[in-house]
Amino acid sequence: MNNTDIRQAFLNFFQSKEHAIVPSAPMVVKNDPTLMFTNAGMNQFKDIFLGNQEGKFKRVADTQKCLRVSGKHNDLEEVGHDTYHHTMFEMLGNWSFGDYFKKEAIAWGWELLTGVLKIDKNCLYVTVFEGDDKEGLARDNEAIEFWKQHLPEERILLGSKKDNFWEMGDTGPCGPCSEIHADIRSEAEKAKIPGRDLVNKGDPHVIEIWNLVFIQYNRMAGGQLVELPAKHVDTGMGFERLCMVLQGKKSNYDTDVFQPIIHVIAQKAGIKYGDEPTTDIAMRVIADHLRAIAFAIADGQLPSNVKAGYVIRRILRRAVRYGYAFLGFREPFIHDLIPVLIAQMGQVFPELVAQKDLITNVIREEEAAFLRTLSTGIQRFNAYITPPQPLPKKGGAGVEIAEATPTDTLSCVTRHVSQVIDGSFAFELYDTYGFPIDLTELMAREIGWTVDMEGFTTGLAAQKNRSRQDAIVDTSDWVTLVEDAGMPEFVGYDLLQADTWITKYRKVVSKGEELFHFVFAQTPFYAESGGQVGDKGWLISGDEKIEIINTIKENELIIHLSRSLPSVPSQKIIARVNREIRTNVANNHSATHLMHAALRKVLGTHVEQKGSLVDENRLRFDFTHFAKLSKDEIARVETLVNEKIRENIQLKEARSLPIAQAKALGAMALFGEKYGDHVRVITFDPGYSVELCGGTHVPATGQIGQFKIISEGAIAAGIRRIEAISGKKADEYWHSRESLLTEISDLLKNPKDLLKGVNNLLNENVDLKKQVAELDKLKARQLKEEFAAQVKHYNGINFLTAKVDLDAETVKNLAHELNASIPDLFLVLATETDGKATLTVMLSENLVKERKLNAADIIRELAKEIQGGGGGQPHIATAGGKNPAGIMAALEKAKGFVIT
RNA sequence: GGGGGAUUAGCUCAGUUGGCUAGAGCGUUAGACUGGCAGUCUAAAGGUCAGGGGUUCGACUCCCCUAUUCUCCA
Repeated sequence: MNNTDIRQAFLNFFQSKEHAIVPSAPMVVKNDPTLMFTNAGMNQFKDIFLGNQEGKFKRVADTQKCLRVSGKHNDLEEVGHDTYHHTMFEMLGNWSFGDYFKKEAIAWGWELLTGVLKIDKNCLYVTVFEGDDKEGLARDNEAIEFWKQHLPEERILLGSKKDNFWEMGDTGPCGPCSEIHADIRSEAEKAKIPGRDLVNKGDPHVIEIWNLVFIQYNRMAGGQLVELPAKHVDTGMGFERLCMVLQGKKSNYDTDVFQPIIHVIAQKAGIKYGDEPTTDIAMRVIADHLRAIAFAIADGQLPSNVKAGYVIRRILRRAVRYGYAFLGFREPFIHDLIPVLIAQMGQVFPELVAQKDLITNVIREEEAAFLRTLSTGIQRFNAYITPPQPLPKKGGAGVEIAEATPTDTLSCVTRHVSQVIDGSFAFELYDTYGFPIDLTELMAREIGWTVDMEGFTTGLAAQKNRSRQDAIVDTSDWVTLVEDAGMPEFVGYDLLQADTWITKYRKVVSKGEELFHFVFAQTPFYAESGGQVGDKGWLISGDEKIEIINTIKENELIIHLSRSLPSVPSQKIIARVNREIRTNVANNHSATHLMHAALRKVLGTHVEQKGSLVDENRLRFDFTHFAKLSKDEIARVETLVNEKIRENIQLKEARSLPIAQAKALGAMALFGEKYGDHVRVITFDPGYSVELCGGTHVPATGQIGQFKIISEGAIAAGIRRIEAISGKKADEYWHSRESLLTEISDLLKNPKDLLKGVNNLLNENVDLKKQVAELDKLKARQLKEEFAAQVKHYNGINFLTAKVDLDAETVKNLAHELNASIPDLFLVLATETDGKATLTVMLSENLVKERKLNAADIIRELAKEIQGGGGGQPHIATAGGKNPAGIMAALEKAKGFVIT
């Protein structure tokens, strides 16, 4: 059976058991502060388990794209070294929401594996929760009884709370679970050690393939468990592992899920898979990571240097690193694997096909960027291991002593003998320059050096500690004022003010700042989402008016942020949104829709939204497009948007439209966005802009006033960013441009043709510059002649002192020019500005060499006369002082250095 | 969100306890050589040293702030 058939068999089986087959949720999670990526099949049903939401179906099954790289399940550094862990994997799952329970879950699980997929019953073991005295939980005898109907008792094993009791978090729904394990060892091995002794012992060939969770308790904040009225089933089966078992392989990577990819990698590297453990690991790492990165990008998560984007970047870099270190790749290579990945998975996951170009370009660009980072690191590494060259003679006495001192020689030798890369240097390479520590080790080993790993680890620990200290957020428990309030109702599409009450609140302390989170029974406040910022406004409780500084979402819960708490939290309140801010935000949001449509009209329908930020000042829009927008294209977009504004198109809002109907209207949906069955559709002219959107909009486009693009640029390969303004901000923009123009025109005495006026000015300027340069030359010649006449000759030295009235830069230039025209020059120039005196001493090179004169020494002596200090180089030095009266004395004193 | 680094000519980058009239390579322009092209040689133009403030006789260099960007951690 190939992998496509296996996946389909699972879905068909549960469909036959009256399950609704739902699509995979995006891998990238939004609106859940505890989670960056989907890490289990149940994530998209979290609100149902938490009781926040009713499920639409009682029975559901799907295959879910999952990514496990951060947080509790952090396998990243292990992936590739073993044969069954992955970053990105598919989780096959079936769910019952208050419908069937243990009996059916167990029976169907067994029927699918042994009846439909024909796995040898004798290879399978199951585990059951053994109970826990501390929790007062009994053994899951129910499950045992059901299992006994399918397999002999000696293959039903008991497991501890750690392995067989599943909890979502510190609080919330939980319950015992039953795992199905498969023993895929050879008959000879099975004869030596019975499989039951290896279950949950880390043997790569006796592995868990399916976990059936029976959710029957709710863990309260105090730690006690309460029986749930509605019991649920939540199962998850690792698709790649199932393929391994069914295809009779010993490694997930030997299945047809990975082999085609590994084959291409091996071909490109010119190394056979199976030749050597290190190169095998590298190929597995690349094959695994390729999938994770490609799916993440398809779901709209681009590599970046923060948060989820940074996790993706790190995965990609790990793949590049392995390819670089073990397979000899020196050029971007991962993006070349996209076609084979698409051939593999494109049919099941059409988002890969649709975004092929973007995925390829983004990966290529990231690879190239990282290879540059590596080459910088290699340079720094080489500079570090190369002993410093002996210093050329500097003229100081210190050098001679150093050359003769045995200790110095010794230290030089020590450095070579010790051959240790300092831990702090290795950490600096890693931390500041992004150079991976394992590459530092590898390169050190190649030249017979070692790395002080202890020092490196110390540095890393200190860094982690700093970050952790900073990120500490102390969240208190919710204080519930109204029990069973359910989800708050959002009324902000129609109202900006509502009479309501606080259902619960809590205190959150972060970095010494104390904030309060409120949940209202109903609220006009829009919570930050879909790129639109959260509403600001006020909570009015009796005589108190408390400022709401932001509104955010946790999953579907709308939370209002404030710096203080009303004195009587339980009384009725008025929730009032700041109207002015909301209006500006709505202007920008509707303008974004108009611009999105305009971009597709002007540039083509390949334009897809990749990110959006809308606040009261501006709008920012990232979209797919492969070239810089020309001035003309920008102008056309602006013109089109402004035309649509003037048409004053009425907003058509459909609050709850079946998604199929919305798509039929041509509504633009985003990859990586999770939509329910019913969606909100925002239309400005059915023939122009139809989008799925939860944000707040203008009643008619005329309110936007006007629209202006402020900047356009690239943010990643194939992604452009536009920033624009609308309404009042656009007014302000044009006003400032106009006043600039008026000022320029005023400066030029309001010429008839301003452009011509500026051109004339520029041409005139060029001519005048030429004339000035000529005059300067002439003046310099005259000045030099003048000074030459004043030169006094002592002992073969041309001695010249003068007080001049010039700025510092000109004095320096004059000194250099005189030096160039008068040989054997000893020059002292003095100036006086703002009650301060400045001296400059210039000596010809040959005077410095032959007569051992030093301008820096001389100037220090002269500076005493003007009560100041200074210094410089042997041939030119400057000094400043606060006593201009001493200038003449200083010039007189200079003679003393020539007449000896 | 926190730490570290970077920002110098159109591009890629040097600039070593603060003092060399800020340099190199590529590119640009002009001239010469060549029958033409490719090219070679010579010369020139091109810099608010990211922006602002401070310390100093003197700041590309040291300190502070801001912006942009890279990188590590959370």
